[in-house]
Amino acid sequence: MSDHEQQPLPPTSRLSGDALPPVEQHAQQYETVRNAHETELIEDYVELIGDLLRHRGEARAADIASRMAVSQATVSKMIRRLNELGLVTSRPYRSLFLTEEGHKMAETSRARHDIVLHFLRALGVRDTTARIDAEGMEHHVSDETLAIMQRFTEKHQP
Amino acid sequence: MSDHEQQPLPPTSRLSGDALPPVEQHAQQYETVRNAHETELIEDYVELIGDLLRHRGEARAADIASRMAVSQATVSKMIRRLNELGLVTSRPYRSLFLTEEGHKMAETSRARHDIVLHFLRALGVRDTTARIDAEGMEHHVSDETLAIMQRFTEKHQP
DNA sequence: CAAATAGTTTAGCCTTGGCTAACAATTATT
DNA sequence: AATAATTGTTAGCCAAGGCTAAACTATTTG
Repeated sequence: MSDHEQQPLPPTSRLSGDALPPVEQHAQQYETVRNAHETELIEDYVELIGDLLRHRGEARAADIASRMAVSQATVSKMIRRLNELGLVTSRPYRSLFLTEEGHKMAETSRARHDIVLHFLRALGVRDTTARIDAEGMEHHVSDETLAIMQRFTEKHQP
Repeated sequence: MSDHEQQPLPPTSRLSGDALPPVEQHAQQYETVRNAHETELIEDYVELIGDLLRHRGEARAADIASRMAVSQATVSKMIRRLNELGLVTSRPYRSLFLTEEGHKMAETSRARHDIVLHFLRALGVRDTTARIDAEGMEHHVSDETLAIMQRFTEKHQP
């Protein structure tokens, strides 16, 4: 027998930290994180490809490899996946391009990324740190929080 | 040839979003995220075990499984890893306990988690959302940002 | 106390996302 | 044009973190 939510918490439980959330809610937190992890890498690739296309006019596998600090083989394998998912089109030794759907994903991802990054800067975080944190955080920020971050940034940085 | 940082950006690059960071910095962002992912799950387990011990007095594999929404087999395997890492002690069919080191990790993790959670609430995020976002974000927030979040929370919520 | 229920472990499978090494194709240089 | 350098692909390896099914242990209950 375990995890009887109905029994009152022992007195020690208020010494520090919040109470444990009910099991279902707690479980949902972890599930949300696991789901985010599944899409995270895909979104990172697509977002980076979008950025490269926008800033450089082309997105080569080699650029992705060096910017992600990952081997070319890894990138090659990943591109095959992105292809199968219908997010990019690729011809060997040519620049990658995003499909309609890939483009949409890149835009959404970049928008989210920008909001988090600008929010952190508005909060007072140094640029380099803000960039690192934003990269990690962006996939875990809900729309609700995102909206609040955006409002905050607008108010605190004219 | 690709990724010549020295050539001036084409005019289109200022249409939206920030400029691309230099390759080394960009690479470091992704590396930091990858490293975070490696420790993330470990920390989540250890933190949860700490919470269960604190709030319930014991931490059983079954509780962890239901709170993480994961099979008992997965938990069992993970506990073996935590054991090898010297973070928990376990005897079959008995509650888990944290080692000295595990306890330290749990505390650090919980502290970070709390700061992020309270910060989000102070920002105006609803409790349920804040909990979900905090769970995902906590492993990607640098000490610098954490400190800023804490100051913010103190100021905005006495 | 025997049987049922709950908790735990083990074995074996799968997918992801890394890697290196070897090879192929393209592009650049001499 | 030949060679060198860069870029890309493929094959095959590994660890992590899920899963189910089956077996075993402990606890609760009839």
